[in-house]
Amino acid sequence: MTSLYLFEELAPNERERLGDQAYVLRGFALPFVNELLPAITQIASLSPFRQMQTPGGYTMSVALTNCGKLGWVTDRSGYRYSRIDPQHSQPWPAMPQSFTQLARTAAAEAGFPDFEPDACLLNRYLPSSRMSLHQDKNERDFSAPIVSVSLGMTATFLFGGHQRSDRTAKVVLHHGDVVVWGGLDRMRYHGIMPLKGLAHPLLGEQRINFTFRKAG
DNA sequence: AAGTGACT
DNA sequence: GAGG
Repeated sequence: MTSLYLFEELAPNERERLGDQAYVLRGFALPFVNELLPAITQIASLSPFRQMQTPGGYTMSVALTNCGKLGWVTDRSGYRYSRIDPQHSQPWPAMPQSFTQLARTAAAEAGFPDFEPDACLLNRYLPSSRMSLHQDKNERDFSAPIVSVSLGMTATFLFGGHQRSDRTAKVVLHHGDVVVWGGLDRMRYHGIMPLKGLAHPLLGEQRINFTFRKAG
């Protein structure tokens, strides 16, 4: 007999609260996956995933690219948004309609109607790739939320407070999960533990994350 | 430190 | 040695 627990675990679009204005939308991106995957390939063909340098001179373990009007970049001189991909001095690929649609509906579902992202950072994690605790604070205004989409391998997301030293909650994110945080929770520290575990049936030994922002 | 390694 |  099917347990209630199992049913709840598999229920689509379950909303899990992480804070006053922060949610995990379980499986919210699943209906979009068939459009998202070819779009990722297209974006990467124009602006390939690459590992960037931090201001401290280290190479990030995560490889990134961007789509949309603005792209997040980092090098020895700092973090910033740029209209131009520094790798070939051309604009970033346009944001596909399926991306915008996913971001807007997820934001609305979490209580942020009329989200208009102008930037989408795509991060590619391979086994052992991590993202240490940080705040998203290079955007021009912080009134818009952050929408973060997980595809591929399962990862452990860390969601902290407004000081780096605040204790963090560990949230396991699966293929198709979407995290949205804004308002009071907009500046919370967050990160990803080193990637480990089983390969994903569709994407193999990697996790792709999109993060939508209103940057400009 | 959008890193690491040291440390618990 | 694993883990936060």
